[in-house]
Amino acid sequence: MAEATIRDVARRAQLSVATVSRALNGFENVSELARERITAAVTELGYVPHAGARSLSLSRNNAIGVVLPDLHGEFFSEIVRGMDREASRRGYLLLLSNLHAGGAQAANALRAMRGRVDGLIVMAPHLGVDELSAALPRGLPSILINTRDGSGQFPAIHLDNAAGVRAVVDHLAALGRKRLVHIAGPSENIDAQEREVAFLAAVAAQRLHGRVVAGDFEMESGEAAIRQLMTEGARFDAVFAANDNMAIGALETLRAAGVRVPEDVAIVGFDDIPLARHIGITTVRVRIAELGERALQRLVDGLIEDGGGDELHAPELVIRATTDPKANG
Amino acid sequence: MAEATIRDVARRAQLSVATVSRALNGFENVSELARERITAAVTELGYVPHAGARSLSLSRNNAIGVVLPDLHGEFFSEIVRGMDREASRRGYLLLLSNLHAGGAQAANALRAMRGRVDGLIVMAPHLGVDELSAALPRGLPSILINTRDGSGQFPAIHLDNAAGVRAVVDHLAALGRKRLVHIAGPSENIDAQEREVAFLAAVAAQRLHGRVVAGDFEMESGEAAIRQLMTEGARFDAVFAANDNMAIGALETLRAAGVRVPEDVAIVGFDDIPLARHIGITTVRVRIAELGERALQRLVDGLIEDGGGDELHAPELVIRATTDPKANG
DNA sequence: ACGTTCTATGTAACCGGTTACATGAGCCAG
DNA sequence: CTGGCTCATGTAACCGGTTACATAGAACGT
Repeated sequence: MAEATIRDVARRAQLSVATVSRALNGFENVSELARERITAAVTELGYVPHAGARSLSLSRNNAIGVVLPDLHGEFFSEIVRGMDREASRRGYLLLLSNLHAGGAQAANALRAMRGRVDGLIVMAPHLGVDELSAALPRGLPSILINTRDGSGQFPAIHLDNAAGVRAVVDHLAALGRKRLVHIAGPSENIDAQEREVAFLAAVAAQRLHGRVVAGDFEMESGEAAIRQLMTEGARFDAVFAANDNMAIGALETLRAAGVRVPEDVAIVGFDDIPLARHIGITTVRVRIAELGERALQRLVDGLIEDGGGDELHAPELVIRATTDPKANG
Repeated sequence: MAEATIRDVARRAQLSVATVSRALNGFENVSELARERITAAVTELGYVPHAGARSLSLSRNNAIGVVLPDLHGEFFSEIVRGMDREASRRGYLLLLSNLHAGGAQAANALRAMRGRVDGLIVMAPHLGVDELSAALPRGLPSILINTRDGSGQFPAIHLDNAAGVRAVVDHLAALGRKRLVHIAGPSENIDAQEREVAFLAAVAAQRLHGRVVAGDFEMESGEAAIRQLMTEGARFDAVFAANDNMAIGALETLRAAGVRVPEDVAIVGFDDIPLARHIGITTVRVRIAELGERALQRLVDGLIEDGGGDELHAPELVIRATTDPKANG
């Protein structure tokens, strides 16, 4: 037995498909009698409308495509959660496609969205804007997240790394710290790049001494960075890691070496992962879920009035015990 | 300018839509000349096939619907990652729908999938099988994850909590531990329930002393549980927490009180979150991504040969420093 | 009584693909 | 030269909804 269609319902209710369609979509001009016969037929047949067919005839899918690169746990789940929250609020579904491979593979993934979704949220840090605009189906509204797009060709949302970094450096300067160390993230990561550049700029602006050491966003690289600095006998009174993981590694290594935090050395991270809160690390809170939420919001709103331009998503400094001895927990 | 359709391409290439369709789908019986004219027209018009229309006429979507409850970070991202990995391998997309609210809301979410996807992966711990089968569109292949379904009405995959717990208790017994404490998870959580029940059964089987204290999967509840036990002056030589978070809380609290781990008290968690590995906590590794991968696999394979029945996904004991003093880190 | 308006319903075209079947050209054997 | 075969191509129906337009019957005013 194949699935019941609207024509089956119409036949059973002894009405036309038009009337059935109108009844199911809550139009006014349907008699009470017809309505009853239709509801009866629907339940008897177990009829469920075919969303695909509906989309085709309405040219509207009530779905948003989400194209993400392979990204690590928390960021992924948080950004999707944010999108989902806003999507379900507005009655949209999310069509997910992870971009493992690059090149033609990526282009295909984007094309496969045509005719299934009303808009696209794309996060493709390793794709250039020219490649993107070549691969994106024409006329499919798209918004970019954390993707470099100087051209302003697409609406975009970025994390405002510079603002976050400035807040950190200003905070450290206000505490009287003079010699700052930045443990950078992986060099191919765009956020890591921006944080490093912003660090150097902010340090210069505050006329402090700044130094950058390499890291890779993993906890171990934070430990390694500190061990290296101590072996060198480097002097510093503050460490600003490009993410919380490395800040935790740095904290443990310093404490293990008998350095007092924050008295001798202040430590700041980035991201505000749950563990940072638990340990009490001063950090920059990135509301990732909000980023996703906002992207979906702008996209769906933009389906009506096309708003271009970039938007910066400001993070927020959270002061805890690794810079402020009075902070609790 | 509206989107180009296959008819536009046909007109431009001076051929019929049938020929264009055949050429685009790689049929043999298309002349070289036609093929060239079509490729030219396609690039000139920037034509991208309309996946929705294609699905309608093929009655095939190349998409799988994923319906999940609100679940916390790691579990969500891992399970989706696993599904996505397998999906993109097989050329499927994932249509995501989070089940925030229950009742009619949930039923609608399931219905909205009809005609968009070829199958459904459902994780709905708070929905009964009867509600589910009422809400699920008839004829849409579905597989259940971690959902109680005594009826065997749907194919299902469960995490084998009992096996994991038995491995833990056997391990502790082999180490000579006699008095075990289980810090349970939230009582409405099905995995937490199963772990608690299995703990009591395993302890009885090994003729050990077992006690259960309440927890809620958060780190703080692990700390609280231990504090309470110590206040009471309870005696125990092993703590088995229903997840790693609580195990970490327990570990910190015990160490802070000067109790030696593992010499005085052994500690075991569940899940194997990254932090557990870093700290060196003995735990039960749940390959969540594999669970998702397997669900998608079975679903897609089952689209051909309908295989019902339950499947248990076995976890694996990972022995680390909180039970074995010789284990490194 | 009649024309007008209103309302519920029906008919059929359309969304953008796929494909069964029809057609006509080219080729070869007899 | 003709019948039969192969093969590229075209025509039109179909997937399952929506909806512009047509229509019939009821209600209403004069």
